Amino acid sequence: MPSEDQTIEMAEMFRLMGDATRLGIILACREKPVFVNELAARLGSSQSLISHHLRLLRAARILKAERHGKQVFYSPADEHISSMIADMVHHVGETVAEEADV
Amino acid sequence: MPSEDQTIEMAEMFRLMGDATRLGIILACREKPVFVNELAARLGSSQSLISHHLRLLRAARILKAERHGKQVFYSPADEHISSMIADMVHHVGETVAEEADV
DNA sequence: TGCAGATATGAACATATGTTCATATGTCTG
DNA sequence: CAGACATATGAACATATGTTCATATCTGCA
Repeated sequence: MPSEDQTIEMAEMFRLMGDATRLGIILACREKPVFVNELAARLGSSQSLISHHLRLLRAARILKAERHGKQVFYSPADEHISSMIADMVHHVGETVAEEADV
Repeated sequence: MPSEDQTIEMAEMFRLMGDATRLGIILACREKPVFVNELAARLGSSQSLISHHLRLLRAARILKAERHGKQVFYSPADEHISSMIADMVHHVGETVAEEADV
């Protein structure tokens, strides 16, 4: 059983992934790093909104930023994040498939 | 890449797990079913608050309810939920351990 | 240096959310 | 059936959150 502090920390991570725009950002840059304007374009959101969300994701060490020239590329902060997200996608995929059977 | 609908559905699940009280409830009943008043006692929250949260978790099919006499026991709705939570606990546990090393 | 591209930040606002208190509903037992 | 126990629900409220618009900061290049 996780400690109360760990529970709060987990909840905080879940909360951050619990917004469609933010989760979209995470999913969009998990294959290879993507820069801000492309994220905005892909998700059909404003650059400002994406930037605001990126700040939160960076602060929580869910994503990391890397500057190349004028552009800033974002990607999952570490392997744990990547694999956690992969797990989720996997599970949700399976659940959806099962429900479709019924 | 998950569809937009899948993304929204995933985000909704994460959002629900993204509250410390709710996550506490989920973690508390993942070994064996627990009834409402015991959840309230363990988490140090009011029965009303727990009930409100349980309704959301039930509606999202994260937890299921089973009545035994006067008490209603809650537990993870299915194996996917259980295993997803287990994964998370595992990942967070490892991450914390690593950070402690540094 | 000055301009244009790319990203970050701040203020403001409408809405969503978690919590509390009071009360209703349901269930067993005398 | 009455009463106690267990859970669910509703209204109300303070706070948090996502989004937009405007603007600031940073970077590379003429």
